[in-house]
Amino acid sequence: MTLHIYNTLTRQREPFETVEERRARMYVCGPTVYADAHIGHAMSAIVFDMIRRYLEFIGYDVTYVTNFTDVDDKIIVRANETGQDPFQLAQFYTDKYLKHLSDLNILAADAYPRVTNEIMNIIRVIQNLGEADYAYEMDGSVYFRVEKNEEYGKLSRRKQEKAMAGTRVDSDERKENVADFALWKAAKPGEPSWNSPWGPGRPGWHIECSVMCLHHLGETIDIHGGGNDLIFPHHENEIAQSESLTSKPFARYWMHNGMLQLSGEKMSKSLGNLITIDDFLEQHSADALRMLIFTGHYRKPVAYTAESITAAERSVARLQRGLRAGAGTVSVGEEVNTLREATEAARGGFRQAMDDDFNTSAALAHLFELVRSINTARAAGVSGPFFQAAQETLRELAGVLGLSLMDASGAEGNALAAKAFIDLLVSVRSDLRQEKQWAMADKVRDRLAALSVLLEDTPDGTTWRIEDPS
RNA sequence: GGCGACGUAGCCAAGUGGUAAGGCAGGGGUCUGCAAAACCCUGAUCGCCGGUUCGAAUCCGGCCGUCGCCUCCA
Repeated sequence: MTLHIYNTLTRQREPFETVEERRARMYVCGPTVYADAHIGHAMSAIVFDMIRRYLEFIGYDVTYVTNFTDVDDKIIVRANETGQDPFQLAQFYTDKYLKHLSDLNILAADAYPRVTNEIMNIIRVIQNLGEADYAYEMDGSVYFRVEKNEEYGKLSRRKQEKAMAGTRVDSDERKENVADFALWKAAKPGEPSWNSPWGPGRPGWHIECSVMCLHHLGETIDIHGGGNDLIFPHHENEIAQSESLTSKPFARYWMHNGMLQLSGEKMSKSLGNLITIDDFLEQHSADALRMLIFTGHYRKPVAYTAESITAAERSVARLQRGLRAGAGTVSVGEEVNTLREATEAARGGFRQAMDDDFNTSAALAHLFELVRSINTARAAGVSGPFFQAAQETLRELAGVLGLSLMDASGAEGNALAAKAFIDLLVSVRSDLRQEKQWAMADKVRDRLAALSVLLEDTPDGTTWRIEDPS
């Protein structure tokens, strides 16, 4: 089976065929940097990171570009409110977002274009659209002439309706058609602006992505991604601009992730129901968020609740425990063969699931089955090359989903100031157990547990880990 | 109002014609000094109604409910 991808443009699952063989060009819409990003933004970044990782896993050379909108109404408004320079404000949140991407284990993009670095390209494209009669100027602003593009609406399946005129914020603008959207906005006093053939101004929102794609990835890209809230108007307008200009398909596959929901609604700044990435990472691991998202399908909404994130954390812990070392000496025999078969089955099943429009939920099911096989083998005393190969497969396939499976307790434990004291207590307790002083030994264990230090006695000694009580 | 998505066990969730993956939680066991971890066993006929079919969670129609877009938004 080959990879099939659901294409929003055709509303169908299609075999994945790139413009250039073995090479995939991806563009994913990034954030407007005017405030702290929330885990809804993170979901989109994580989903497309997974897609990128899988494409690389199956042999594609991926060129991945994601942008920053660093000049825009919201940034200007925010800067005015706080008395900051809008460029500094945007830079601050851009840097912060880049840090978040890294903290969330998202692979670096090949380019992170920003609007403010693309102004000349943007002006040139708008000029070209004007020459082709797709754009017109009005009081120093330039608008895209929607009527001129016959295919307008093909992505969102929306007819060119004028019915919504009354609800439009900009209905007082003297546009030819209310559906026309700004390519270039004339500067108002005090706003950041650049000189252009139409006077000082700045780019409209949609044109930047068209230009950046063209500039960094070419006239036809393979995958264009973003949240499904961008389908209209943003992506619809991108298509109109790009295809009017080049007469070529803009993107072969339009992919959209579902929304992360908090208390039954889309997490968003405007609704105020959000959890910032900062806040999330203080409480939970990046793996936990991935697990929560990949338990379902990327196109479906995900409900974020205390219960769902806790369940996700425990699921991650189960995968991690599959990586615990084998203690036995059995390296050949029936148990080993069973493990080998399970490893192959997991690898094949994982791939088949992912080939089906990135069915991460089914893919994860195969990882959990592999964990069970590893645990069974470990209990049977299996170790050696095939045991390691099974664990390596688990680690590799989890890695395709961007799950690090880092034993957080170990890493944290080593950095923990209390580590020496905990080790001491554990050591004392081991002595007590030697002398069968069960009451005292249990007291130590219970008291540590109350402090979120959980002990496990194994044949090889006692281990401990930090885990918040649920 | 227009366009679109969804409704599967206590919770999350996969599954697009042939009698329901996986995870979390729960119950019963094995192991353990006791626990923990691990392993084994244990649960749903798929929102409701009607239709197509030898056969439907899966196709069609209606109803109810939830969510998204139509304005900035990952």
